[in-house]
Amino acid sequence: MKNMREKILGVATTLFETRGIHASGVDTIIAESGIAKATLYKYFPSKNELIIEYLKEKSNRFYTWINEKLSDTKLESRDVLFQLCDLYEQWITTPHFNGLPFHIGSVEFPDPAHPVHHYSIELSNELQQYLSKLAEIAGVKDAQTLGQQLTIIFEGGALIERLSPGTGAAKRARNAAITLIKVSV
Amino acid sequence: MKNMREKILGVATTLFETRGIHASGVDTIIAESGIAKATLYKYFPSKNELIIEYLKEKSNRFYTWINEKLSDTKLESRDVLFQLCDLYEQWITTPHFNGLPFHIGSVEFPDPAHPVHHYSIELSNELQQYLSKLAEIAGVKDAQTLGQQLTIIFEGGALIERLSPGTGAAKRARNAAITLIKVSV
DNA sequence: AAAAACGAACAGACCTGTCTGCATATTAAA
DNA sequence: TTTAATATGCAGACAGGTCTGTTCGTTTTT
Repeated sequence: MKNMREKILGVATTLFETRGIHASGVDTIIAESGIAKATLYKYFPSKNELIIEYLKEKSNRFYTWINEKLSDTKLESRDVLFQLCDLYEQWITTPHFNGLPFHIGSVEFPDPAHPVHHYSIELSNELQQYLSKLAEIAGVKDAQTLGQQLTIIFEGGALIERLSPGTGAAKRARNAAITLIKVSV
Repeated sequence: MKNMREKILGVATTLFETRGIHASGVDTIIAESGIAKATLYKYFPSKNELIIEYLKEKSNRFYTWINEKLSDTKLESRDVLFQLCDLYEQWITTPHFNGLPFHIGSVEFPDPAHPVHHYSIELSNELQQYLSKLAEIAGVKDAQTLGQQLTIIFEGGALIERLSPGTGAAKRARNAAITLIKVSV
C-alpha cells in the first residue's frame, strides 16, 4: 500500500490526543491501524520519531490552514490580527480539537534533554515568531511583546477550552486577544 | 519517623515536575526517598492517590501563600487585582517553578474518566471561581468573564515561562492581565 | 520473481502492587 | 530501670502485566 505512513500517523495522532502519548503503546497503535509491528518500525525508526512526526504534521496542517484563510485579507491592515483571532477561536472549537500539539509534547516530556521536549520548544518559538511577524506586518510597535502575549492567550485558551468545554473559554480567549491588539500602538 | 508522608510527597513532587508523572515510577520514588516500598503503600493506597495528594498539596500551598499576601491589601478596591498579577508573576518566576499542577495532571491523563484528570478539572474550576470572586469583590461587572480570562493568561503564561525561561513570558503575561483588568468596567 | 506486509514469538526492561522475613524503635508492664 | 510486647520501617523477592524494539517464517501484493 502507498499511504501506509499516513495511516499509521493518523491512528497515532488520534490515540496520542485522546489517551495521551505515554498511554498509547506501540502495540495499541498497530492493532488500531491493522498493520504489523515491523511495518511501523520500517516507516518510523522509533516511537520518539513517530511522536515528532506527529507534532510536525499537526503544526504544518495548522499553518497551511491559517495561511490559506489569511491570504484573503489585505496584509497591511491591522484587520489581519482580528481575523487571526476569529480563526483561532474557530480552530480550537472544532469538534476534534484536542489541544495544541507542542503543548502536549512539552508537558508529557518535561526533560529538556528529551528530543520530543526539544522539538516542542522549537514549535513554541515558531508560533511566537509567526505571531510576532504578523503583528509587525500589521504595524504594531512592540510586535515581539504582542506576539508572545497572543501565544500565551492562545495556549491558555486551548487548554481551558479542552479542560472545560462549553464554558466559553475559546470565545473569551479570542476577546482577550482582541483587547490586547486594540490597546497595542 | 513522623514526617514520612511529607518526605514521600516531597520527593514525588520533585520527580513528577522534573521528569513527568508517567516517567516517575514507584521504584524511583522509593529509591530517591530512601524508604521501603511497603511504607509508601502504607501512606498512599495507590500511585493515583499519591498523584492526587500531590495536586492537592500544591494547590493548597498556592492559595495559602496568595491569601496571606493579599490579606495586606484592602479588598474593596480594584488594586487587589493588580497586586494579584504581581504575585502571579512572582510565583511563576520562582526558581523551582515547574508549571501549574492541574495543568500537568490534565495533559498527562487526558482520559476524562481517569481520577487524576477528574481532579485536575476540579482544580481548574476552583481557580476560575477564585479569580472570579476576586474580580467580583473588586467591583468588576462581568466578573465571570474576567476570572476565566485571567485563568487563561495565567495558565498560558506559566506554560510559556516554563518552556522558554528568560524570554519575559511571565512579565508579559502579567502586563496582559493588567490590561484586561483596566479595560474591565 | 521480488518487494512488502503479515502474524507471532521473543528479548529485556520497566510498571504497579503484594508479601515475607528481619531489624529497629517505641511503648507498657514489672 | 529493666524487660517484654507492639508497631514501624527496612530490603528484596515475586506476580502479572506492559513497554519498546527485533526477528522470524509466511502470505500477499506488485
